[in-house]
Amino acid sequence: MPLPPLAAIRAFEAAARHANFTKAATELGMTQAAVSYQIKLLEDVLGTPVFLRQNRRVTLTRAGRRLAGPTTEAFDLLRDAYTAPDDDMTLTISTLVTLASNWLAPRVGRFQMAHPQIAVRMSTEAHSVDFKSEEFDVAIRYGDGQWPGLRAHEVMPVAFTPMISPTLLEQYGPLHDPAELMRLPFIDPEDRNIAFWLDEAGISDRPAKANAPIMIGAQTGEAAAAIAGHGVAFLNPAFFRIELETGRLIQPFDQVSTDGKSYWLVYPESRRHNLKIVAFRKWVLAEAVADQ
Amino acid sequence: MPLPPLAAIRAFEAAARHANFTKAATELGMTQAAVSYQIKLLEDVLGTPVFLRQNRRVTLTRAGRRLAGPTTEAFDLLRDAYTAPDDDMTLTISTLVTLASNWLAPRVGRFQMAHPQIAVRMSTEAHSVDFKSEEFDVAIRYGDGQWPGLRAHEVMPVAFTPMISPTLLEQYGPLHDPAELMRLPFIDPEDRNIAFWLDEAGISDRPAKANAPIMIGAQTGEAAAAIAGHGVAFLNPAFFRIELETGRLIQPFDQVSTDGKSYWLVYPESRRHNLKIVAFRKWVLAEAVADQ
DNA sequence: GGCATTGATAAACCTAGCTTATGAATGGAT
DNA sequence: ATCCATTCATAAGCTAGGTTTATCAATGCC
Repeated sequence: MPLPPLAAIRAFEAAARHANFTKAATELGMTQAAVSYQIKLLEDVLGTPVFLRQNRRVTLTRAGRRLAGPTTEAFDLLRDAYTAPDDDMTLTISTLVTLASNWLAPRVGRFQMAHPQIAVRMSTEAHSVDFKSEEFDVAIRYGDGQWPGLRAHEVMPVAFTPMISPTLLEQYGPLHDPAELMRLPFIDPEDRNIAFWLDEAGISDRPAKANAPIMIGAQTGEAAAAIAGHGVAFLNPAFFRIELETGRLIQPFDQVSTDGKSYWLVYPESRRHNLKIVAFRKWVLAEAVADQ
Repeated sequence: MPLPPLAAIRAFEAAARHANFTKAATELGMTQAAVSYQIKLLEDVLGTPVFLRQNRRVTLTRAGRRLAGPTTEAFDLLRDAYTAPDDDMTLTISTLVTLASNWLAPRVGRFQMAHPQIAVRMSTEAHSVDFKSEEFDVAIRYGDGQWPGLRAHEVMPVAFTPMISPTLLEQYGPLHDPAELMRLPFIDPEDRNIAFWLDEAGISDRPAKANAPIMIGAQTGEAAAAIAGHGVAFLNPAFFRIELETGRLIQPFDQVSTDGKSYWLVYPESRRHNLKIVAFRKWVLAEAVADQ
């Protein structure tokens, strides 16, 4: 046995509460005629009147009284549930491991300081998160910023420049010309970014590197290897500011190259007004700007 | 802050319960596309997804889980309230005093025997009850059966025939011809029904009765006066079967006249399928037939 | 006695919400 | 491995449900 039309039930609920069709209509943002119609419809469906029409006033019948209680209770539940502010103040971020460990993680504490009510849950994902099937508020992606259905904000370009340890620099003598770099071992010779940098530096003579890659993919690992003096790592200077400032890593050349791609903050277009997301977006972009 | 569209909430409730849009659609008697549309609409309104779309299955998001509980609870309340059998098993009858006291009251016990779950509340009203402003299930009315919006079943014609006590008959000698009736005192000479009977009997010579009416209107009172031997009362033989059978009243002539009107069982057209009303209608009409 | 207010009703209109049709993805059976 | 069944998404198009507008009847109130 199906429920009567919900519009009729809603009209009844308001009318019962006010004992007045006109006031109910005002509350519901419709006309008195519409309420009258809906109540009549409900009575037709139920097969029994729910209101007695007395002079300029309406009174619940017994059947009406029986229904009014549970109905109002039900709508109270719905109103409570659907009008409650979004109290889920957990911001879930899907990040790329490199950006997360070298840039975001050290800074995210400041975001929490600024927004103490927002808890942050960071998750580093190997694959590109699909907002439709996984529950993330925002993600950091690598690419060109074109993802249909998603809004993307550029956080920073994917940049890199050779870095070595002071020990290694001492060992191979001062580097004045980028070409001299080729004498040094590369930590991950197969790193595709290297070509971008060498191209931009105008180095065409590229003898194959003998050494097997020490670390693949994880920039943090490459950095550690570089610090240990194992060779040249092509790293994002924005990620290793501290190491550069403390001298644990040395950036021999000013030239910083990119592969044309960037890191992007992305989230579903439809959630662009979500408070948590707005707050995080503003914070991230400000951090990125301040970083340059 | 208004609720999201109720259709969307309902679709969500079913979908959340089944964790499956197709099953929800089946339950709601609509297509899967409609459920999909409503869920999407809800998510648009809320500004947050309520389901994660995973391969061939859907899962509630945190927001969805937060809403699903209260929503199902609310709909359970509504379903309980609106699909509960009409447990108001009190049949409220508005009757005319004459029919009530002389015919209905003595018989209504049998109705209750036949329908033990139905309580009967009879009320004798001076005015014709308005179903729109007063809470009655059925009424007995006097008239021609034409009341807009009401369904009317003829219970019995308004019939009358002269009745006297045995004492009075003895006193005035045997009555062979209706014209002889005019010698007797009439208990209520102003009773408008008398003319109908006399017309039908072909009596045109009608000397004015000297006696003031003893009782007006209440047939029971007239009957009591007649039994006491105070004169002729024009009464409905159906109402005084016992008195006639026991000889306390005598019906001198077979002729029974009517004023062209009847007693009718009436109730709102819209409630013609109500269980209580159907039961009572069947019973009353069967009683009336058995009575003839 | 006139006015303000309430609910009922008829007519006309419009869009919310449905169906139909189709596609994409994939889990499971053979 | 392949095919099929099943799931949800989406676009297009239609229809009736629900709304507004306009008006009436009734009556409580000043």
